[in-house]
Amino acid sequence: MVEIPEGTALVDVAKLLGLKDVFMAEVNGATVELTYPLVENCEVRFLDFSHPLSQKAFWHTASHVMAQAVKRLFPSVKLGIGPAIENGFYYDFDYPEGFSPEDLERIEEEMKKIVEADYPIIREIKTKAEAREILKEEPYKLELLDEIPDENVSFYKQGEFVDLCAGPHLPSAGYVKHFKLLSVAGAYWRGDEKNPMLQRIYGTAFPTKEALEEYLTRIEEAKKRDHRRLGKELDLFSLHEEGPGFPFFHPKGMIILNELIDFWRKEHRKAGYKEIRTPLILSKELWERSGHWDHYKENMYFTKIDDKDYAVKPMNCPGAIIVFKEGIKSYRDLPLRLAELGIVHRHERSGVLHGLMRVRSFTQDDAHIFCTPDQIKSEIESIIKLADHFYKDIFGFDYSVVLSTKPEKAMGPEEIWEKATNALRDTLEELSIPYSIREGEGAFYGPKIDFLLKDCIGRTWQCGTIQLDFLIPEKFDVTYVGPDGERYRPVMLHRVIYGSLERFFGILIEHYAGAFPLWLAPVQVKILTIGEAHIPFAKKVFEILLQRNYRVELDDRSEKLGYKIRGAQLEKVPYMVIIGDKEVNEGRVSIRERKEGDIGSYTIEEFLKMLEERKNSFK
RNA sequence: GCCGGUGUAGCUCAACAGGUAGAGCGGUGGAAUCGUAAUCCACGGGUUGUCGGUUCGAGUCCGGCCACCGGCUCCA
Repeated sequence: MVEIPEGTALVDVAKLLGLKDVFMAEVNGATVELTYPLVENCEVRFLDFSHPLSQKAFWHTASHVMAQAVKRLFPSVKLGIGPAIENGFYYDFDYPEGFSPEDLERIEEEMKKIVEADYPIIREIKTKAEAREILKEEPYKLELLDEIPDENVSFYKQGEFVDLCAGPHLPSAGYVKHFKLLSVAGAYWRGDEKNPMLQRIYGTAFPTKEALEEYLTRIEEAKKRDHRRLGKELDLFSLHEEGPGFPFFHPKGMIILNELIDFWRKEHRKAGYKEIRTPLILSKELWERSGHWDHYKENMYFTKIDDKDYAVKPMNCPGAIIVFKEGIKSYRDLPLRLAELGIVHRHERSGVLHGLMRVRSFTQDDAHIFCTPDQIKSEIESIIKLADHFYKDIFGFDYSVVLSTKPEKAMGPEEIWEKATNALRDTLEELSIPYSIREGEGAFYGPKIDFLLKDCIGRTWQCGTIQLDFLIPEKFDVTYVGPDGERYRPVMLHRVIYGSLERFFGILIEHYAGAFPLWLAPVQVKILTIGEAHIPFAKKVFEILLQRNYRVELDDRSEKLGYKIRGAQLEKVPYMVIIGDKEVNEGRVSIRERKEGDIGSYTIEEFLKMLEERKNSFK
């Protein structure tokens, strides 16, 4: 209990209490800015930078400081929006000339002056009429203003700079001492490509120099585990001008892909799936019938065979339907789970390609589950469990779940969509899985549950998805015979776990920073000899490991041990076997583990056991 | 597709302000036979992304195209 005169600004209260690292506060449970005055008998909780609200206010204020600097240097710019985002902020400016990297430096210099001046940040409430007058030179702000329902709006003012803004903010510009502008990029006004393109400047800021530097080095570290860089360094795959968006997989990359596939097949067999394979190219009529022609043709590649039109498949579903329709299916056959490692091609716009994460040709670990309506929930549940087993147990990913609803260019009636969406939502609720909703992001034939994984710099990528489809079975008149001998319409679930093997591989490279667990490592064991005399024994060990089906290499070059170790270490080989006089004499092997270093000497049997256990642990 | 940036040897990067490309690593050959992250010496290797323009002369300046990078839009 502290007694402080009523009306003292919270920022001064914090000062009196000797609190630093304070940016926002909660007064009687409600979050407020530090400029708020103390009211009678209140309970105040100050929020330090670790609190998301503090960060938000901090970065938001930083964005205003930047906007002020930009306005000073480039008076002709029109302001867009300038929010706090994850790890920083941006501000959009209409400035057709575009900002150069040198401009960013100048803007940073100007920002320093603003921070130095430590302008107090003052919140002012204006009527809409007043606001319109203030913003008469800011067309984008006026557009935003028109959409605010309230009669009064808030402005934030620092020095000569005023911005329409809901806040919250820090008490003054001087808080934002340690900042860095990171990049410029084009961004459509309100995210719509029909609108003009604005110039977006990204930046970040922290309360201390150390925190800023730590963040910047973290970005640098993350870049080192970028899958494109590691893919090249570790000789896993390559990308070429000759086929933009069509990756080439090298022998070492293929080992990993094949391990992923082997594992996938085993798990799916256990989960009651049957595997099929359908053609890459199918007639155009098929795609017209499925709805892809109407809803997806911009993404498809077409070709002609003997004057007839064909399409390269962008999805595997029509193929699976054709297989299902072979012969009459009984209710006893359901749920029928047809899995397919299907290679699909999709035309992606040139600017969106991104290593293995976003390509034009990829392998989906697809499956189409044909079931009765009352089997939907249990099927979805088992897919979710299977996905969770892959992500969490095997690879150790954190992931988030999103429910995507009916898009604008959807086919089929509203009721069907509602029914399907409810089925997905109910299952998520019943399993009490936390999820968010993305309105209008569903597939054109049905709503979906998506599983999102993060790459090394925090971008999220959709991997798994479960899509509930009442429509395509209808289009193809798919039926099964019920217990009563009548024909019924099955429901179809489209689902993937890895999503795309290419993308999943990319994410795995970053997740493991290239140091793959033993079961995936392209080279699992490398045998290093010390001198020429040790080669015969090394070859024996090599042969034993090879016979046990390990991916083993022998480095018998006449190089120093340190040199060979360094090489193997850079290749991120999980185990090195070192063979010198001691090992040859004792008939044992000395083991160096990738992370642990020298772990001592073992008999070959002991080492094999160690490998076996490690392999089976997926670690 | 749009905005901005980048493109020199296999990789990482040099080449002042236009004056006909250079280093380290890797590779190859040789010497050294060595105990837990780089032994030494030698040798190869580039139509400077591509097409065109300016110029006596272009890696360097200008333009078109391609690819890549960061975003936007769009999606596994």
